[in-house]
Amino acid sequence: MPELPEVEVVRRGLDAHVVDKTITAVRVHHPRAVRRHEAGPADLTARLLDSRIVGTGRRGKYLWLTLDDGSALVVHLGMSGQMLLGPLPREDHLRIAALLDDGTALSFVDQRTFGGWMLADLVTVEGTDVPFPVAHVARDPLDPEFNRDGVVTVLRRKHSEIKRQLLDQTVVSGIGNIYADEALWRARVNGARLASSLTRSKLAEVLDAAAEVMTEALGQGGTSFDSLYVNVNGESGYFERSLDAYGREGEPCRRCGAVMRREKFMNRSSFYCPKCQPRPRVRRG
DNA sequence: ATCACATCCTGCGTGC
DNA sequence: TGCACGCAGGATGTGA
Repeated sequence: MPELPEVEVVRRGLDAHVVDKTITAVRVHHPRAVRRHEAGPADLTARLLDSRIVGTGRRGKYLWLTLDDGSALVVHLGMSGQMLLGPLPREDHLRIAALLDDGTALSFVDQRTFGGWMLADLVTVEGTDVPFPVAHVARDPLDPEFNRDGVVTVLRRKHSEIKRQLLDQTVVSGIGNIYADEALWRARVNGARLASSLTRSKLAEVLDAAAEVMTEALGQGGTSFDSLYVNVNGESGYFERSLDAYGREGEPCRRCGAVMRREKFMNRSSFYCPKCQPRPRVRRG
């Protein structure tokens, strides 16, 4: 499931291979993959044709290719999206294909079709240029201008559980269900705690832990749990072996040995150590 | 305004 | 054997 580290791995791969290439043909194979491009598939293909890719960018789980006309091709991988470079893949789930002037194909393959491509103009938000559809997304913990203490202030102000806020991309971006559980485990905080009940230093610890675990994952090429996530070179990540919380129900906590639990939260699974990360006494106090 | 939840989608694993 | 169902979850739209 691509979260920030996986998306960054894809961006780096694209940056190394597609910058200065020109798009010579585009075909949309599934309209759902371009549903966020409101002008429609024909507009997207027409505008991409003969565009030169001049750079890449990312914020949170969004990545984009900047084009020579000043616009950006925004990509969200959703749950299962892949950006593949090479020969045109013979794939049931090929959604969009672009040919580049060096003869390679840049393909978007996405089994569950939660992801997609769209074209958008850049806008300046707090001194940084991002595509319009990304303007509402907060800076991520690996952004050099990430303001950790500012995020702590936002977290404490809201009447909402800490995990819910970690997953809110308008508060802090790039964190999904897996890295949220990992960060909370490292900081010894139960995700059901109201953020307003935690000290500023504890919240800072949670955010630092999120940055750490994502940096480590990035160093190892991103996390992958099945064959759905493959990086730009078609290589799976392997960080899953390093996970301390996610997916470890019934296994001993690597810190204290207590049996790890799994609980439903926000219609998702949350994994935590009942001893290191005790549940709040009063729920939704 | 703020918060919470259903919804989208497909493949896989499980149980009857 | 085959079918039905639950589960995975990022982002968004809607309802409270």
